[in-house]
This record gives sequence, C-alpha cells and structure tokens, in this order.
Amino acid sequence: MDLKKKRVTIYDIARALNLTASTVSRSLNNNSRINEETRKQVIAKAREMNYRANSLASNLRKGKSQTIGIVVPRINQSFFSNVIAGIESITNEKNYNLIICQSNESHEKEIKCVNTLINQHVDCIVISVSAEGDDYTHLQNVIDHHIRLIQFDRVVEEIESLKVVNNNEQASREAVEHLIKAGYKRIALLAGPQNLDIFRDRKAGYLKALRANKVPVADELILDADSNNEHDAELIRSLLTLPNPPDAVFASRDDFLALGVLEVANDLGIKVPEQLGICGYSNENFTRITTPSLTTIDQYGVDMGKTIAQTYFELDDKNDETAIEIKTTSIKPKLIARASSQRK
Amino acid sequence: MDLKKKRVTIYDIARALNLTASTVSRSLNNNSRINEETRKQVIAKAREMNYRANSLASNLRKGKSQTIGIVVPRINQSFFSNVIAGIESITNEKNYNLIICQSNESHEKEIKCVNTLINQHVDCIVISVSAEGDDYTHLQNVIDHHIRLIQFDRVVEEIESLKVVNNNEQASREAVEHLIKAGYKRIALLAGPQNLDIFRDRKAGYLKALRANKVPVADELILDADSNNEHDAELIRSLLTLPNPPDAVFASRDDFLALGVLEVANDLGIKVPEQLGICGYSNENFTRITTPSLTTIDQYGVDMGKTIAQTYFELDDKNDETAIEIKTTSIKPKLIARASSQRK
DNA sequence: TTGATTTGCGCAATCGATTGCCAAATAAAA
DNA sequence: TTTTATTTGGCAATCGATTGCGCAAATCAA
Repeated sequence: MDLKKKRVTIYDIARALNLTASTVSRSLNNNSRINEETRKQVIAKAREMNYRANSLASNLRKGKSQTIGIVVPRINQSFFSNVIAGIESITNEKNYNLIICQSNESHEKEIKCVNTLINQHVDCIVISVSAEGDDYTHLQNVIDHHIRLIQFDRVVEEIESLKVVNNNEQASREAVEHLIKAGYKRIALLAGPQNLDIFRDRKAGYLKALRANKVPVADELILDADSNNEHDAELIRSLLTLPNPPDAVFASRDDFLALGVLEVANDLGIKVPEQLGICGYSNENFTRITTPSLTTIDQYGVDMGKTIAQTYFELDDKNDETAIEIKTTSIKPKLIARASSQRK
Repeated sequence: MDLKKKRVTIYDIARALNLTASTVSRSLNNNSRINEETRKQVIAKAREMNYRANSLASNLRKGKSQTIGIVVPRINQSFFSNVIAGIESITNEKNYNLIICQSNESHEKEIKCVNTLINQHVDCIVISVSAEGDDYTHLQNVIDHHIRLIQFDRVVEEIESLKVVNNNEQASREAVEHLIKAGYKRIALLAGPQNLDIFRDRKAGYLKALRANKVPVADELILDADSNNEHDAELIRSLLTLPNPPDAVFASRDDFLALGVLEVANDLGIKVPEQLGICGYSNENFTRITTPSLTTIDQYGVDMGKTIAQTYFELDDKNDETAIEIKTTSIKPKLIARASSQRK
C-alpha cells in the first residue's frame, strides 16, 4: 500500500499527465514556450502529488546553486550575527539560500568549512577569518574554483578578493581621543591577536591618537590578548596592578575583554569611571546594561551584511568574468560614549 | 592558455592515469577492492590536480547528503547558539555538515526554510518552531518526505517526531518556589506567547508553585508578553504601576524581558531585590553582569544540542525504517539564583 | 493554395559520482 | 595441468533536472 520510499519526480508528474519530463520542467520553471493550459495542469498536478524539486539534481545540471556560504568565527557574537542578519535581509528577497558555518576561531575548522562549501558548489563564500593560522591557501582555493569570495571584517590582505571592512584605525583613534578629552592620562591598550589586521589597525589608531595629542606612549601599557577569553583575567590583573597603573583601558579586542576589565576593577576596588576609564569594541548588547554602562564602538554589522550581499549581487548582474574585482568597501564604525569613560 | 572554466572531475583524473572513473571513485572513497598502489596514485593525482568532489553529484547518486538542517527562531539567542554548538560538537566528528537557518520568529520564513531544506535533501531537520503560526503541515511534510525530524525546546505536540525538550514546568515551579522562600508574597508572571507549549508549561509551573504553597493567585498579576521585545516596556510598566503592585516578577519568556523589568524598576525608583524580586529565563550571558545580577534558569543548551545529535545518530545506526520513533527526551533545567531574587 | 513563421512539446545528451555486475589476470588448490 | 578462488578494475546504468535541437501542427502572410 505504501511504496513511497521514493520521492515524486518530474517523471512521475509527466507520466501522470502523459507528457515528458522536459515539458514538466519547463512548466515548473515558467519560462520557455509552454501552453498556458499545460502549465496550469502541471502545476496543479505537482501540488497534488506533493512534488518537491530536487535541488541537488537541479544545481548539478545548472552548475550553480543559488546558495551563499558564510564562515564566521562564532555565530553568537553579536557583530557576526548582525552581519548574518544583514546578509539574510537581502538574500531572502532574491531567494538565495544561506549556509552558515562557524570556525570557532579554529584555523583547521575554518579550512574544513571552506572545503565543504566548495564541494557544495555554493556561488559565493563570505568569510571573516579566524584568529588562528597564517596559511590562506584555502582562500586562494575558493578563487581557483571560480567561486566568488568576499572577505569581511577580518580580511587577509594578500588574497585578492572583494573586501568589506570597518575603518578600525579611525574608530580606534576616535575612541582614544575621546578618553583623552575625558581627562585620562595613562591610557592602556589591550590589543587583539596581531596576526589579524583589524587588531593591528586598532593599535595603529591608538598610537596615532596618542601622538597627535602629545600623550607619551608607554610600552608597559600595551598588551596583546589572545583570541579566547581564558587568560583575560590574568592579563588584565597584571595591567591594573602595575606600579604605575593606567587610568584608562581601551579594550580593543572586544567588549568581553572590556567587561573583564570592569570586573577585575570591581574586584580590586578601583572605581569606574572615576579612577579608571574603559572603552570596549563592538557594542555587544550587554554593554548597555552593565554598571556603569560601557563605552564601546558599534560596527554596524547589519549594514555591513547588507553591503556584502549587495556587493555580491552587483557583481552577479554584470557577470563580467574578465575583470577580477578586488574592490574594498570601508564602513565607518561609530563611537558609543557611555558612562564607563566619563568622569563626573 | 587558461581554459579552466570547468572543475576537475574524476573523469579528468581517470584520463590522466589511464583508468576509469569507477576506479578513481573507489580509490577516493577508500573502500572496495582497489590495489593499494593504484589508490595511492589516484590520491596523489587528485591532490596534484586540486580535485574537489562534487557533493551535489555524489549526494544525488547516493540519495543522502550527510547534512543536517537546523531551523531556529534566532541564532543570536544564547540558548539557540548553545544548542547549535552542542550539535556541532557531535556532528563534526562524524563529518556531517550543518545548514543553519533562522526563521526570525516568522512562520512564513520558517516554512520557507523547511522547504529549502527538504529540497536540499538533508538527512535530518532539527527545528525549534517560531512563536507565530499554528499550521504545521510543513513539519508533516518533512516526515512525508522521509526526512528525519527532531523538534526541540519549542515543539508541536501533534506532530509525531523525536522531541528533545526542557522540563519547563518543573523549572518554573522551582523558580517561583525560590521566590516564595525568599519572602516575596505577590509574585507576578510575565508569560510568553501561549500558543507555544513551553510557555504554557511555564505558566503551569508558576500556578502549581503558588497553589502548593497556598499563595493566592491574582489574575491581574499574570500578563502575556508577545514574542518580540517591542512592547515589553509598556507591559512591564503597566504591571509595576498597579494600585497593588507585585513584589516579584517571574519573567518567564526570557531574560530580555527580565532585563526590561530591571530597567523599568530602576526608572520608577523601585529597588531590586529589596522591593522587587526578579527571575528571568535562559541564562543569557548578560544576566551574570547586570546590577544586581539576575536570577535565571539555565537550559543546558549545549547538552541539549549534544542530545539531539546523539539521538539522530542512534536512530541512524539502527535504520529501523518500520518503527516510527516518537520518543521525547526531557532535560531538567537548573535554577541559577543570583542577587535579583535575594533580599538582604 | 503555398510557403514562411510561430507555437508546443518530445528526444536525448548532460551535469559528476556511485555501484551492481562482469571479465581478465593472477594465485591457490586439486 | 586443470579447476577454483581471489584480486583488480572496466562497463554501463543510475540519481533527477535542464536544455539544445528538431519535428509537427497551427497560424499567418502572400
């Protein structure tokens, strides 16, 4: 009675209507020259039989998948989930599918994700690289396999691809100048892993701000944090317990680091913002609600996502194979000044 | 010079080695009976030619894709991203791929996601339904297309599938009893959309706790919040400004709602926890760091994800087609008692 | 009425990998 | 030496949808 091990195919529909698969296919894709009457019958029958197109077959034949793959370090960081939401808002209209992967900041996992996406024949790979690793042949591979590559936020300069980035240097400079204006004199920098250029740029912005304002640069106030949060507490503690401690910290890696600073300061009985100013990075939703609320930098993740998707579709429209596009789009982040950096 | 419009296939490798595609395929899948020497040559040549398997073709032929599709309301809610992380930790080892989709709490989008996944021939769909909507034929469709369905957290009872849930009722009951023990007398309930059974269960737990402890139930203290946060503030304000206001609130929808309560209370000059106790739900990471920190309930998202994946693989091992598995696994959430519910 | 178009749909190849079955070649057993 | 196994690898069909080509009928133009 129930032999439905197999799914309904266009052949089944064709058989039921005494047509061929060609006609069914053409009817369903409502293009080509098919009699309107026939088309209606096919569509009705397809619905009746609960037909579902097999995208595997279709994509195999067409050589494209209407699918974009996204690789991010962590989907639960608000910046990345915002970017994804931004991309989605555009791709939804165009009926593109999204495959989301997370590398968990692991280079190995990142490579695995990228390879999977290549094998799946996605039309485009959107990636923000993990903090680990310095070999990027997997990215070159994407290009070699004629899959469009769009890097965002954490980009690898050497790889020639479309890039959508924040102007990290300028934002950082503004953040530090904000601290200076608030009256802080010894401003420390907690930097992110320096193999990523976003973190190098932020450091550069910090240095420029100090120099431009004739604030002396103190090497002992510049520390690199690694990409996971495990050692944050020690690092922060070592900074805040210096003989001559800083009176402000720019936690340029991210807000989680800034939060750590706040917690350690509380622990040590250091008053924020009176004795210590704090500025984080990325406007995580919790920054609004700590006590005191945290000054941070908003990266406009949603806008960035939209820009990424739009960039892809622009390219796709004029499928100008010849021109290798390596445009870089830069978005200016915005300083969100809150209580943690404003002395009363 | 550069004709590489096309990707390398097993046929290209076969040609280069004077073999057939069959042999190449078998070598690459290192099973079957192929001479070790031949296999090595094939693998070497494949690497040399930068060959990538076409999963579309492979999956089409095999009729399965080693892929699991996940549909959640929002990937950036910590509970859901934890579940995803949990699933990933298991599927990674097994070399399964994950396709993550978010419904944004929209029923329509959810249907679209599910259909896409069906068309992609994923082996399994893991879903937590959106708050909107009450028609679930799209879920029945999954089953009808012989794709394994696993519902979690927010499940639809009528749909016969595997289910992995939290014991919401018990956890809620414990939370409310905790509030009672802390000395709160008029405990309000801010419930989630009552078309979802998780929210009904939480309400049931609340009521049971009150009755078991002989605390009178006051209808004006029970309000339903909808799924997006937009109207939270008004709702909360209306609650806290009642002639006879509550002295505690169980924000059972989620921690964002609890946070809202905290903010409105601050605004109205109501002291937490002295004048008002608060308990949220889901242990968002910010709950630890508000002032005061928020009492909440941890749902063990990561464990839940692991359970989901394990459930799938167990089923997959004994591919017992005949038995329709409709087991429900229940996980007990844990009350995290923090400052917001403990009077000094 | 005849030739030229247009319309509607079928034929068959194709996308790339997998796999049941079969055929050599070689080894082992009789 | 013949028979039987075993190993290795080729042949060809298959998964389901798409599409260039072509043919026949219908429509139009002359």
